[in-house]
Amino acid sequence: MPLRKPLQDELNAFHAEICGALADTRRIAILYELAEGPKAVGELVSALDVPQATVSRHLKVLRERQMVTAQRDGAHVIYALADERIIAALDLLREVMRDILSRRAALAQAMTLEAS
Amino acid sequence: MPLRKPLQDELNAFHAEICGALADTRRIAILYELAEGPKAVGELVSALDVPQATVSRHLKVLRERQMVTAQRDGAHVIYALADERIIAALDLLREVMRDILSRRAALAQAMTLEAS
DNA sequence: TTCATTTATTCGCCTATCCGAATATATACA
DNA sequence: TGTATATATTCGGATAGGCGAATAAATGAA
Repeated sequence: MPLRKPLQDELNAFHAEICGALADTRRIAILYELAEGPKAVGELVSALDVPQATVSRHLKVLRERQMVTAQRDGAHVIYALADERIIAALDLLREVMRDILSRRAALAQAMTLEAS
Repeated sequence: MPLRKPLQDELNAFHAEICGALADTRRIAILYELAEGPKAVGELVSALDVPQATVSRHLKVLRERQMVTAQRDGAHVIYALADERIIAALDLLREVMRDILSRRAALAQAMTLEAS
């Protein structure tokens, strides 16, 4: 039985919010860094070579959507992935991406051949 | 061996583009509609109850990112999912979403009890 | 308390993206 | 050709989201 439409819309809106958190180059990099294990903000900053304020702002986005957890440890704050399935989903999309890229490469190849 | 950083950044940017296509309520609804099978634009319009121009614009975004395919059939254009794994990824994120929502519900519950 | 370190937030500015409305294009058929 | 149907695009305005720079807040140690 399908959901009532307004409810379905609301779920989709939340779903879009989750996806929106993934729709940024730096946040993707952060999530993959955290996939290796919990890290302090400073570690992320040096690993990604991005300004500290920028990393903090992105972490806030991920935190608000509960995709990462934050735990203070003295002067440091340790961030961790809240759910491994986020990485699983990203990996799945990376596979799709790879196929899209190889289709494009094949097309470029065909065009090159045709032109010669 | 890790990828060279600029290359990694470029991959992440593409990855973010793919995720960006998923970061919209209506596009999510469209993708789930197409998960049931190929559909013409008009069918999507009536299924989703969204203006035709809006559906077309969103389809364009999905088409450009090669997440759906379009095939003209007379006056109609039939759209289809380009890759089932897109739905798999969305489903995975929906599971994460469900857990986030239930954590929130539990928190709300706890706050209610404490207040009484 | 004062200073150093680590992290978070705020302020403009700029760009991207969404929408509704209107319009354009493509096809089928008389 | 002319008309109806199906789909796509464009325009202008509103909103969201990104960034750099500056600043604030939290903690630890002298």
